[in-house]
Amino acid sequence: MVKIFDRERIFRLLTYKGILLKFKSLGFIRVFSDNIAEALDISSSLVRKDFGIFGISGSQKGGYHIDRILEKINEILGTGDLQKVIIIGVGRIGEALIRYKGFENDGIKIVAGFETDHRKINPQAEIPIYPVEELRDYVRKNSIKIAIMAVPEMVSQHTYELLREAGIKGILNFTPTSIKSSEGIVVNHVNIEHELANLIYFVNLENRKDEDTISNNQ
Amino acid sequence: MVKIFDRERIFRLLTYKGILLKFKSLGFIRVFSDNIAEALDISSSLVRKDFGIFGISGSQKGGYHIDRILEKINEILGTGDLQKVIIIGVGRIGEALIRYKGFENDGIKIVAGFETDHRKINPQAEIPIYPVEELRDYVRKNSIKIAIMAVPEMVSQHTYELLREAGIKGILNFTPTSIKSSEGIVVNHVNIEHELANLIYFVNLENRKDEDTISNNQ
DNA sequence: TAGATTGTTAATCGATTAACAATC
DNA sequence: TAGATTGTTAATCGATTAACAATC
Repeated sequence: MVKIFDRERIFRLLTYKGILLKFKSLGFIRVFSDNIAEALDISSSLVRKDFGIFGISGSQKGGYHIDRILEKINEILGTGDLQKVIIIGVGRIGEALIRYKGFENDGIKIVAGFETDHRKINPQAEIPIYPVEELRDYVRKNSIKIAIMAVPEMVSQHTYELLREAGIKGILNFTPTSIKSSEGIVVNHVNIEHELANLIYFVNLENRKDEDTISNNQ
Repeated sequence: MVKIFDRERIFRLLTYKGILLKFKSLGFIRVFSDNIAEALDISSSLVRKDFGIFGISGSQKGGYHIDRILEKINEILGTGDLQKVIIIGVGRIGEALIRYKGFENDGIKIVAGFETDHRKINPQAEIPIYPVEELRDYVRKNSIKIAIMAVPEMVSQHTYELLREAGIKGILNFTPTSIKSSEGIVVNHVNIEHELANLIYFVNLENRKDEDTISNNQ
Protein backbone atom coordinates (compact mmCIF):
# COMPACT_ATOMS: atom_id res chain seq x y z
CA MET A 1 0.00 0.00 0.00
CA VAL A 2 1.15 3.48 -0.82
CA LYS A 3 0.84 5.89 2.05
CA ILE A 4 -0.72 9.18 1.17
CA PHE A 5 0.70 12.29 2.79
CA ASP A 6 -1.02 15.60 2.60
CA ARG A 7 0.24 18.62 0.76
CA GLU A 8 1.45 20.44 3.84
CA ARG A 9 3.46 17.52 5.09
CA ILE A 10 5.15 17.07 1.74
CA PHE A 11 6.00 20.75 1.68
CA ARG A 12 7.48 20.41 5.11
CA LEU A 13 9.51 17.46 3.89
CA LEU A 14 10.99 19.70 1.21
CA THR A 15 11.78 22.31 3.83
CA TYR A 16 13.48 19.68 5.97
CA LYS A 17 15.54 18.71 2.96
CA GLY A 18 16.63 22.31 2.45
CA ILE A 19 17.67 22.93 6.01
CA LEU A 20 19.40 19.56 6.30
CA LEU A 21 21.47 20.28 3.22
CA LYS A 22 22.43 23.54 4.85
CA PHE A 23 23.39 21.82 8.11
CA LYS A 24 25.37 19.31 6.11
CA SER A 25 27.23 22.01 4.23
CA LEU A 26 28.17 23.47 7.60
CA GLY A 27 29.82 20.20 8.51
CA PHE A 28 27.16 18.59 10.66
CA ILE A 29 26.67 14.84 10.52
CA ARG A 30 23.78 14.50 12.95
CA VAL A 31 20.91 16.68 14.16
CA PHE A 32 18.39 16.67 16.96
CA SER A 33 14.73 17.31 16.29
CA ASP A 34 15.24 20.47 18.28
CA ASN A 35 17.84 21.88 15.88
CA ILE A 36 15.52 21.45 12.94
CA ALA A 37 12.56 22.81 14.85
CA GLU A 38 14.39 25.94 15.87
CA ALA A 39 15.76 26.60 12.39
CA LEU A 40 12.31 26.30 10.87
CA ASP A 41 10.32 27.89 13.66
CA ILE A 42 8.13 24.86 14.30
CA SER A 43 7.85 22.55 17.31
CA SER A 44 10.17 19.64 17.83
CA SER A 45 7.11 17.46 18.44
CA LEU A 46 6.05 18.11 14.89
CA VAL A 47 9.47 17.24 13.52
CA ARG A 48 9.50 13.95 15.42
CA LYS A 49 5.91 13.24 14.47
CA ASP A 50 6.68 13.86 10.79
CA PHE A 51 9.76 11.68 10.97
CA GLY A 52 7.70 8.97 12.63
CA ILE A 53 5.11 9.14 9.91
CA PHE A 54 7.73 9.09 7.18
CA GLY A 55 9.54 6.20 8.82
CA ILE A 56 12.67 8.14 9.71
CA SER A 57 14.22 7.00 12.96
CA GLY A 58 17.01 8.29 15.14
CA SER A 59 18.60 7.41 18.43
CA GLN A 60 18.21 8.94 21.86
CA LYS A 61 21.90 9.48 22.05
CA GLY A 62 22.91 11.00 18.77
CA GLY A 63 19.67 12.25 17.27
CA TYR A 64 19.23 11.66 13.55
CA HIS A 65 21.84 11.07 10.87
CA ILE A 66 21.46 13.82 8.30
CA ASP A 67 22.39 11.54 5.43
CA ARG A 68 19.91 8.92 6.49
CA ILE A 69 17.10 11.47 6.67
CA LEU A 70 18.03 12.82 3.26
CA GLU A 71 18.04 9.35 1.74
CA LYS A 72 14.64 8.63 3.16
CA ILE A 73 13.24 11.95 1.98
CA ASN A 74 14.52 11.36 -1.54
CA GLU A 75 13.01 7.92 -1.47
CA ILE A 76 9.60 9.27 -0.49
CA LEU A 77 9.73 12.07 -3.03
CA GLY A 78 10.79 9.63 -5.70
CA THR A 79 13.82 11.72 -6.50
CA GLY A 80 16.44 9.71 -8.29
CA ASP A 81 15.41 9.41 -11.89
CA LEU A 82 15.48 12.89 -13.39
CA GLN A 83 12.07 14.53 -13.73
CA LYS A 84 11.61 16.06 -17.16
CA VAL A 85 9.43 19.16 -17.21
CA ILE A 86 8.24 21.26 -20.15
CA ILE A 87 7.09 24.85 -20.21
CA ILE A 88 4.20 26.04 -22.28
CA GLY A 89 4.29 29.76 -22.94
CA VAL A 90 7.71 31.32 -23.27
CA GLY A 91 6.92 34.91 -22.31
CA ARG A 92 8.75 36.78 -19.56
CA ILE A 93 7.96 34.30 -16.85
CA GLY A 94 8.39 31.22 -18.99
CA GLU A 95 11.75 32.47 -20.14
CA ALA A 96 12.87 33.31 -16.62
CA LEU A 97 12.00 29.78 -15.55
CA ILE A 98 13.75 28.21 -18.52
CA ARG A 99 16.94 30.05 -17.67
CA TYR A 100 16.62 29.35 -13.97
CA LYS A 101 19.34 27.05 -12.72
CA GLY A 102 18.82 25.40 -9.40
CA PHE A 103 16.11 22.85 -10.11
CA GLU A 104 18.85 20.26 -10.44
CA ASN A 105 19.08 19.92 -6.66
CA ASP A 106 15.70 18.30 -6.71
CA GLY A 107 16.35 16.23 -9.80
CA ILE A 108 14.18 18.42 -11.96
CA LYS A 109 15.10 19.49 -15.47
CA ILE A 110 13.26 21.75 -17.86
CA VAL A 111 13.75 20.07 -21.20
CA ALA A 112 11.74 22.16 -23.68
CA GLY A 113 9.47 25.13 -24.20
CA PHE A 114 6.44 25.50 -26.44
CA GLU A 115 5.16 28.70 -28.03
CA THR A 116 2.65 30.01 -30.53
CA ASP A 117 4.68 33.09 -31.38
CA HIS A 118 6.85 31.88 -34.26
CA ARG A 119 9.56 34.45 -33.61
CA LYS A 120 10.36 32.67 -30.37
CA ILE A 121 10.68 29.20 -31.85
CA ASN A 122 14.23 27.92 -31.65
CA PRO A 123 14.69 24.15 -31.77
CA GLN A 124 18.47 24.56 -31.76
CA ALA A 125 18.68 26.32 -28.40
CA GLU A 126 20.17 24.57 -25.41
CA ILE A 127 16.65 24.24 -24.14
CA PRO A 128 14.74 24.09 -27.42
CA ILE A 129 11.57 26.09 -28.07
CA TYR A 130 9.09 24.32 -30.33
CA PRO A 131 5.77 25.40 -31.84
CA VAL A 132 2.77 24.23 -29.80
CA GLU A 133 1.71 22.04 -32.70
CA GLU A 134 4.51 19.68 -31.74
CA LEU A 135 3.46 19.47 -28.09
CA ARG A 136 1.53 16.25 -28.35
CA ASP A 137 4.22 14.32 -30.17
CA TYR A 138 6.97 15.60 -27.94
CA VAL A 139 5.12 14.69 -24.76
CA ARG A 140 4.45 11.18 -25.99
CA LYS A 141 7.88 10.49 -27.44
CA ASN A 142 9.64 11.71 -24.30
CA SER A 143 7.00 10.52 -21.86
CA ILE A 144 6.69 13.91 -20.20
CA LYS A 145 4.29 14.06 -17.28
CA ILE A 146 4.80 17.55 -15.87
CA ALA A 147 4.22 20.93 -17.50
CA ILE A 148 4.57 24.49 -16.33
CA MET A 149 1.85 26.71 -17.74
CA ALA A 150 2.97 30.30 -18.25
CA VAL A 151 0.63 31.52 -20.97
CA PRO A 152 -1.53 34.67 -21.03
CA GLU A 153 -4.65 34.45 -18.91
CA MET A 154 -6.91 34.56 -21.97
CA VAL A 155 -5.75 31.23 -23.35
CA SER A 156 -5.30 29.39 -20.08
CA GLN A 157 -8.39 27.20 -20.36
CA HIS A 158 -7.56 26.27 -23.94
CA THR A 159 -3.96 25.55 -22.99
CA TYR A 160 -5.15 23.30 -20.20
CA GLU A 161 -7.12 21.27 -22.74
CA LEU A 162 -4.06 21.02 -24.99
CA LEU A 163 -1.96 19.72 -22.12
CA ARG A 164 -4.60 17.27 -21.05
CA GLU A 165 -4.98 15.90 -24.56
CA ALA A 166 -1.24 15.62 -24.91
CA GLY A 167 -1.22 13.32 -21.88
CA ILE A 168 0.26 15.64 -19.26
CA LYS A 169 -0.46 14.46 -15.69
CA GLY A 170 0.65 17.42 -13.59
CA ILE A 171 0.49 21.15 -14.25
CA LEU A 172 2.08 24.01 -12.38
CA ASN A 173 -0.19 26.88 -13.30
CA PHE A 174 1.29 30.39 -13.31
CA THR A 175 -1.92 31.78 -14.75
CA PRO A 176 -4.32 33.68 -12.50
CA THR A 177 -7.15 31.43 -13.69
CA SER A 178 -8.20 28.76 -11.26
CA ILE A 179 -8.49 25.54 -13.20
CA LYS A 180 -10.68 22.74 -12.02
CA SER A 181 -8.46 19.74 -12.34
CA SER A 182 -10.20 16.81 -13.92
CA GLU A 183 -9.72 13.05 -13.84
CA GLY A 184 -6.19 12.10 -12.98
CA ILE A 185 -4.56 15.47 -13.56
CA VAL A 186 -3.01 17.37 -10.68
CA VAL A 187 -2.96 21.14 -10.98
CA ASN A 188 -1.02 23.37 -8.59
CA HIS A 189 -1.28 27.12 -8.71
CA VAL A 190 1.36 29.75 -8.23
CA ASN A 191 -0.48 33.03 -7.99
CA ILE A 192 1.90 35.87 -7.37
CA GLU A 193 -0.86 38.46 -7.18
CA HIS A 194 -2.50 36.48 -4.43
CA GLU A 195 0.78 36.01 -2.62
CA LEU A 196 1.37 39.74 -2.73
CA ALA A 197 -2.17 40.64 -1.74
CA ASN A 198 -1.96 38.19 1.13
CA LEU A 199 1.31 39.68 2.31
CA ILE A 200 -0.11 43.19 2.09
CA TYR A 201 -3.10 42.13 4.16
CA PHE A 202 -0.93 40.83 6.98
CA VAL A 203 1.39 43.83 6.90
CA ASN A 204 -1.53 46.22 7.10
CA LEU A 205 -2.96 44.10 9.87
CA GLU A 206 0.17 44.72 11.92
CA ASN A 207 -0.34 48.44 11.38
CA ARG A 208 -3.94 48.27 12.40
CA LYS A 209 -3.04 46.26 15.46
CA ASP A 210 -0.52 48.94 16.40
CA GLU A 211 -3.14 51.63 15.97
CA ASP A 212 -5.49 49.63 18.14
CA THR A 213 -2.91 49.36 20.84
CA ILE A 214 -2.35 53.10 20.73
CA SER A 215 -6.03 53.89 20.91
CA ASN A 216 -6.45 51.40 23.74
CA ASN A 217 -3.82 53.26 25.70
CA GLN A 218 -5.60 56.55 25.47
CA MET B 1 -10.80 45.29 17.62
CA VAL B 2 -9.25 44.02 14.45
CA LYS B 3 -10.30 40.51 13.57
CA ILE B 4 -7.49 38.23 12.57
CA PHE B 5 -8.12 35.80 9.79
CA ASP B 6 -5.75 33.02 9.00
CA ARG B 7 -3.67 32.70 5.89
CA GLU B 8 -5.85 30.09 4.24
CA ARG B 9 -9.00 32.07 4.70
CA ILE B 10 -7.44 35.18 3.22
CA PHE B 11 -6.25 33.17 0.26
CA ARG B 12 -9.75 31.86 -0.19
CA LEU B 13 -11.02 35.42 -0.05
CA LEU B 14 -8.75 36.25 -2.97
CA THR B 15 -10.05 33.24 -4.84
CA TYR B 16 -13.61 34.35 -4.20
CA LYS B 17 -12.70 37.72 -5.60
CA GLY B 18 -11.33 36.14 -8.76
CA ILE B 19 -14.31 33.93 -9.45
CA LEU B 20 -16.78 36.69 -8.64
CA LEU B 21 -15.11 39.04 -11.10
CA LYS B 22 -15.46 36.28 -13.65
CA PHE B 23 -19.15 35.76 -12.85
CA LYS B 24 -19.64 39.50 -13.07
CA SER B 25 -17.96 39.69 -16.45
CA LEU B 26 -20.38 37.01 -17.63
CA GLY B 27 -23.27 39.31 -16.71
CA PHE B 28 -24.29 37.88 -13.37
CA ILE B 29 -25.51 40.25 -10.64
CA ARG B 30 -26.14 37.72 -7.89
CA VAL B 31 -24.76 34.33 -6.88
CA PHE B 32 -25.70 31.51 -4.53
CA SER B 33 -23.14 29.97 -2.23
CA ASP B 34 -23.59 26.87 -4.33
CA ASN B 35 -22.40 28.53 -7.53
CA ILE B 36 -19.21 29.68 -5.90
CA ALA B 37 -18.67 26.33 -4.21
CA GLU B 38 -19.03 24.42 -7.44
CA ALA B 39 -16.74 26.74 -9.38
CA LEU B 40 -14.03 26.43 -6.78
CA ASP B 41 -14.54 22.80 -5.84
CA ILE B 42 -15.25 23.46 -2.19
CA SER B 43 -18.38 22.97 -0.09
CA SER B 44 -21.13 25.55 0.02
CA SER B 45 -21.04 25.31 3.82
CA LEU B 46 -17.54 26.65 3.73
CA VAL B 47 -18.50 29.52 1.47
CA ARG B 48 -21.35 30.52 3.76
CA LYS B 49 -19.19 30.06 6.84
CA ASP B 50 -16.48 32.27 5.33
CA PHE B 51 -19.02 34.89 4.36
CA GLY B 52 -20.45 34.76 7.85
CA ILE B 53 -17.02 35.27 9.37
CA PHE B 54 -16.23 38.11 7.00
CA GLY B 55 -19.57 39.75 7.66
CA ILE B 56 -20.93 39.24 4.17
CA SER B 57 -24.67 38.61 4.16
CA GLY B 58 -27.15 37.56 1.52
CA SER B 59 -30.81 36.76 1.32
CA GLN B 60 -32.62 33.45 1.18
CA LYS B 61 -34.33 34.54 -1.99
CA GLY B 62 -31.66 36.01 -4.18
CA GLY B 63 -28.41 34.76 -2.71
CA TYR B 64 -25.56 37.28 -2.53
CA HIS B 65 -25.02 40.46 -4.53
CA ILE B 66 -21.73 40.08 -6.33
CA ASP B 67 -20.93 43.78 -6.02
CA ARG B 68 -21.64 43.79 -2.33
CA ILE B 69 -19.34 40.81 -1.74
CA LEU B 70 -16.61 42.46 -3.78
CA GLU B 71 -16.92 45.70 -1.83
CA LYS B 72 -16.65 43.85 1.43
CA ILE B 73 -13.68 41.81 0.25
CA ASN B 74 -11.85 44.93 -0.86
CA GLU B 75 -12.63 46.52 2.47
CA ILE B 76 -11.17 43.56 4.38
CA LEU B 77 -8.10 43.38 2.17
CA GLY B 78 -7.59 47.10 2.52
CA THR B 79 -7.57 47.51 -1.23
CA GLY B 80 -8.30 51.06 -2.24
CA ASP B 81 -5.16 53.04 -1.75
CA LEU B 82 -2.58 51.75 -4.19
CA GLN B 83 0.02 49.45 -2.64
CA LYS B 84 3.51 50.38 -3.74
CA VAL B 85 5.93 47.48 -4.01
CA ILE B 86 9.63 47.43 -4.83
CA ILE B 87 11.76 44.62 -6.21
CA ILE B 88 15.24 43.93 -5.01
CA GLY B 89 17.24 41.93 -7.50
CA VAL B 90 16.53 42.55 -11.16
CA GLY B 91 17.67 39.27 -12.64
CA ARG B 92 15.49 37.09 -14.84
CA ILE B 93 12.73 36.68 -12.31
CA GLY B 94 12.86 40.23 -11.02
CA GLU B 95 12.65 41.55 -14.54
CA ALA B 96 9.77 39.26 -15.43
CA LEU B 97 7.86 40.53 -12.41
CA ILE B 98 8.65 44.17 -13.17
CA ARG B 99 7.23 43.78 -16.65
CA TYR B 100 4.25 41.79 -15.47
CA LYS B 101 0.99 43.67 -15.92
CA GLY B 102 -1.99 42.47 -14.03
CA PHE B 103 -1.22 43.44 -10.47
CA GLU B 104 -3.37 46.51 -10.99
CA ASN B 105 -6.54 44.45 -10.42
CA ASP B 106 -5.53 44.13 -6.82
CA GLY B 107 -4.36 47.70 -6.44
CA ILE B 108 -0.72 46.69 -6.45
CA LYS B 109 1.98 48.57 -8.32
CA ILE B 110 5.66 47.79 -8.66
CA VAL B 111 7.28 51.20 -8.45
CA ALA B 112 11.01 50.52 -8.57
CA GLY B 113 13.77 47.93 -8.76
CA PHE B 114 17.12 47.83 -6.97
CA GLU B 115 20.29 46.17 -8.21
CA THR B 116 23.98 45.81 -7.45
CA ASP B 117 24.96 45.19 -11.07
CA HIS B 118 25.61 48.69 -12.37
CA ARG B 119 24.88 47.73 -15.96
CA LYS B 120 21.26 47.21 -15.01
CA ILE B 121 20.78 50.56 -13.29
CA ASN B 122 18.37 52.77 -15.19
CA PRO B 123 16.65 55.50 -13.19
CA GLN B 124 14.99 56.84 -16.35
CA ALA B 125 13.04 53.68 -17.16
CA GLU B 126 9.28 53.58 -16.79
CA ILE B 127 9.89 51.52 -13.69
CA PRO B 128 13.27 52.85 -12.60
CA ILE B 129 16.12 50.61 -11.49
CA TYR B 130 18.32 52.14 -8.79
CA PRO B 131 21.54 50.99 -7.15
CA VAL B 132 20.92 49.20 -3.83
CA GLU B 133 22.73 52.01 -2.04
CA GLU B 134 19.65 54.14 -2.59
CA LEU B 135 17.25 51.57 -1.14
CA ARG B 136 17.05 53.02 2.35
CA ASP B 137 16.34 56.57 1.22
CA TYR B 138 13.83 55.49 -1.40
CA VAL B 139 11.90 53.33 1.04
CA ARG B 140 11.69 56.11 3.60
CA LYS B 141 10.84 58.90 1.18
CA ASN B 142 8.12 56.89 -0.51
CA SER B 143 7.00 55.02 2.61
CA ILE B 144 7.33 51.63 0.95
CA LYS B 145 6.30 48.70 3.11
CA ILE B 146 6.45 45.74 0.74
CA ALA B 147 9.40 44.29 -1.16
CA ILE B 148 9.85 41.36 -3.50
CA MET B 149 13.16 39.64 -3.00
CA ALA B 150 14.53 38.08 -6.18
CA VAL B 151 18.25 37.99 -5.53
CA PRO B 152 20.67 35.06 -5.85
CA GLU B 153 20.47 32.57 -3.00
CA MET B 154 23.95 33.46 -1.77
CA VAL B 155 23.04 37.00 -0.78
CA SER B 156 19.53 36.35 0.50
CA GLN B 157 20.31 36.66 4.20
CA HIS B 158 22.27 39.85 3.64
CA THR B 159 19.49 41.25 1.46
CA TYR B 160 16.99 40.47 4.18
CA GLU B 161 19.03 42.58 6.60
CA LEU B 162 19.18 45.43 4.09
CA LEU B 163 15.42 45.38 3.69
CA ARG B 164 14.84 45.21 7.41
CA GLU B 165 17.13 48.13 8.07
CA ALA B 166 15.47 50.12 5.33
CA GLY B 167 12.17 49.74 7.15
CA ILE B 168 10.42 47.20 4.93
CA LYS B 169 7.54 45.44 6.72
CA GLY B 170 6.64 42.65 4.31
CA ILE B 171 8.80 40.55 2.01
CA LEU B 172 7.81 38.18 -0.73
CA ASN B 173 10.81 35.90 -0.92
CA PHE B 174 11.57 34.23 -4.26
CA THR B 175 14.81 32.87 -2.87
CA PRO B 176 15.05 29.20 -1.90
CA THR B 177 16.38 30.23 1.53
CA SER B 178 13.90 30.02 4.35
CA ILE B 179 14.18 33.22 6.32
CA LYS B 180 13.16 33.39 9.92
CA SER B 181 11.07 36.52 10.03
CA SER B 182 11.89 38.70 12.97
CA GLU B 183 9.99 41.29 14.97
CA GLY B 184 7.22 42.89 12.97
CA ILE B 185 8.32 41.71 9.55
CA VAL B 186 6.15 39.33 7.56
CA VAL B 187 7.95 37.05 5.12
CA ASN B 188 6.11 34.92 2.57
CA HIS B 189 7.91 32.42 0.41
CA VAL B 190 7.39 31.50 -3.20
CA ASN B 191 9.47 28.44 -3.81
CA ILE B 192 9.04 27.19 -7.34
CA GLU B 193 11.32 24.21 -6.82
CA HIS B 194 9.17 23.09 -3.93
CA GLU B 195 5.99 23.65 -5.91
CA LEU B 196 7.38 21.52 -8.71
CA ALA B 197 8.71 18.82 -6.41
CA ASN B 198 5.36 18.71 -4.63
CA LEU B 199 3.51 18.38 -7.93
CA ILE B 200 5.85 15.63 -9.07
CA TYR B 201 5.26 13.76 -5.83
CA PHE B 202 1.51 13.76 -6.28
CA VAL B 203 1.71 12.82 -9.95
CA ASN B 204 3.97 9.91 -9.17
CA LEU B 205 1.64 8.94 -6.36
CA GLU B 206 -1.17 8.58 -8.88
CA ASN B 207 1.06 6.26 -10.88
CA ARG B 208 1.97 4.21 -7.86
CA LYS B 209 -1.67 3.99 -6.87
CA ASP B 210 -2.47 2.72 -10.36
CA GLU B 211 0.28 0.13 -10.10
CA ASP B 212 -1.07 -0.92 -6.73
CA THR B 213 -4.49 -1.39 -8.20
CA ILE B 214 -3.09 -3.51 -10.96
CA SER B 215 -1.05 -5.66 -8.63
CA ASN B 216 -4.03 -6.01 -6.34
CA ASN B 217 -6.02 -7.39 -9.23
CA GLN B 218 -3.50 -10.06 -9.97
C1' DT C 1 24.04 6.91 37.27
C1' DA C 2 22.14 11.36 35.65
C1' DG C 3 20.77 13.75 31.76
C1' DA C 4 19.02 14.26 27.38
C1' DT C 5 16.47 12.82 23.43
C1' DT C 6 13.47 9.85 20.86
C1' DG C 7 9.03 7.83 19.87
C1' DT C 8 4.34 7.70 20.96
C1' DT C 9 0.05 8.49 23.30
C1' DA C 10 -3.43 11.49 24.79
C1' DA C 11 -5.12 16.26 24.86
C1' DT C 12 -5.93 20.26 22.44
C1' DC C 13 -7.03 23.11 19.00
C1' DG C 14 -9.14 24.71 14.97
C1' DA C 15 -11.04 24.21 10.59
C1' DT C 16 -14.45 21.95 7.65
C1' DT C 17 -18.76 19.72 7.07
C1' DA C 18 -23.41 18.22 7.94
C1' DA C 19 -27.71 19.37 9.21
C1' DC C 20 -31.50 22.07 9.89
C1' DA C 21 -34.32 25.95 11.70
C1' DA C 22 -35.38 30.41 10.09
C1' DT C 23 -36.55 33.06 6.30
C1' DC C 24 -37.78 34.78 1.94
C1' DT D 1 -48.05 27.72 0.12
C1' DA D 2 -44.09 25.02 -1.42
C1' DG D 3 -39.44 25.24 -2.39
C1' DA D 4 -34.99 26.88 -2.01
C1' DT D 5 -31.33 29.20 0.28
C1' DT D 6 -29.17 31.52 4.06
C1' DG D 7 -27.11 31.59 8.61
C1' DT D 8 -25.72 29.01 12.43
C1' DT D 9 -25.13 25.23 15.58
C1' DA D 10 -23.31 20.87 16.57
C1' DA D 11 -20.57 16.97 14.87
C1' DT D 12 -16.63 15.51 12.65
C1' DC D 13 -12.28 15.34 11.23
C1' DG D 14 -7.46 15.89 11.27
C1' DA D 15 -3.41 18.16 12.40
C1' DT D 16 -0.46 20.07 16.03
C1' DT D 17 1.13 20.10 20.64
C1' DA D 18 2.10 18.61 25.26
C1' DA D 19 3.70 15.25 28.04
C1' DC D 20 6.15 11.47 29.36
C1' DA D 21 7.78 6.60 29.38
C1' DA D 22 11.40 4.22 27.20
C1' DT D 23 15.98 4.38 25.92
C1' DC D 24 20.66 5.46 25.18
